[in-house]
Amino acid sequence: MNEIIDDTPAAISPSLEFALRLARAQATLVRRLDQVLGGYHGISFGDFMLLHYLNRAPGGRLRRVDLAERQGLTASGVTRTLLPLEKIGLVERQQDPRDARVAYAAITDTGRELLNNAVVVAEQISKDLLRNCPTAHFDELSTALGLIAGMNATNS
Amino acid sequence: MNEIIDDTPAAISPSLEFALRLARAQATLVRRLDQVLGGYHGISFGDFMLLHYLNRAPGGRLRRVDLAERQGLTASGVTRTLLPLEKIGLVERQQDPRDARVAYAAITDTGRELLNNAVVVAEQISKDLLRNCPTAHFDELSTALGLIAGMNATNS
DNA sequence: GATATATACTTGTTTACTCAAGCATTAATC
DNA sequence: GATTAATGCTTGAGTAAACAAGTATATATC
Repeated sequence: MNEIIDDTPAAISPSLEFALRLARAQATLVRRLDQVLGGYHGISFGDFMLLHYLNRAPGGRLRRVDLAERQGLTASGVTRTLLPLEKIGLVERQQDPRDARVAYAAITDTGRELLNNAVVVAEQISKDLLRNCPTAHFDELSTALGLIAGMNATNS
Repeated sequence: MNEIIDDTPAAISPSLEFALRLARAQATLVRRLDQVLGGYHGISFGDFMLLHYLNRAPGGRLRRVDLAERQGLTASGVTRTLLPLEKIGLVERQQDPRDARVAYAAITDTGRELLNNAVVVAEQISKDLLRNCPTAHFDELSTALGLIAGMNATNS
């Protein structure tokens, strides 16, 4: 009697497969955006996101803690990311008159200008990366990613 | 005449919004999986993915170049990631008799055993992270991520 | 079949992050 | 209102990655 040996590993769950693909998709996306944004504007995709979050926030500023949450970084990571951006004048430091602990990061006019140019490039690349994706339930997909990120009304 | 001043920044394109959410979702996902896998099995999510890709590959092994592609790392990143895994015996180095340049990374029995246990944990966490997501077009969403990652039949 | 080019991998150096610890300020508790 | 706890941020030390450069082997070209 011959035995049929199947050494194919057991298939993993759809959820885990999703997680693996998410990680891989993000890697290619960030690599591509880093490269292009770096080439054209001298900033990383992380810097770009940071400027975008500031720009979108009321008053063009956010506490470092809130930036960290949006960026998926630790507080110390934010401190260090901001240093060069402050140095080249894209972001400035602001105090809170009510609470001496907080140090806002605020986008400057220079920062806005650069951001507006960078957005054009970033949108092109994003669009290109998604060119093969079915557009049918795109917004649903986008919402799902927001949910995974723990996004809600208060931290858009 | 009163003017209504709208300093709300222009909305960004759906594609770019998608990219931003993808980055953020990945950050929370990796953080969570790193934490749990590290606690239970002493490996990072990156290590876990690496073992999984090896396990899934024919013969339980891959060239370092191919691992890099799957992991979204550079070749040097792979070399250094593998060192501790080889040291603790989860992965072993193999040669190619046909091509002396290539050094395969192959999963060991110990590695498989650890992976099988880690998969259970990783699946739980993934499932939990996706608990709020609409399940309607889940597979479509997963496929889309695969497309972004540049996945095709030859590099599953 | 010699020379040029490409591929697979490793190593030195730098950068960007984390974690742990610390300081300053505010809020809570008694 | 003094003490304890929590919050916001920074700094020192360690780590994981990238990039650039180098070695070794294989393939292509002439």
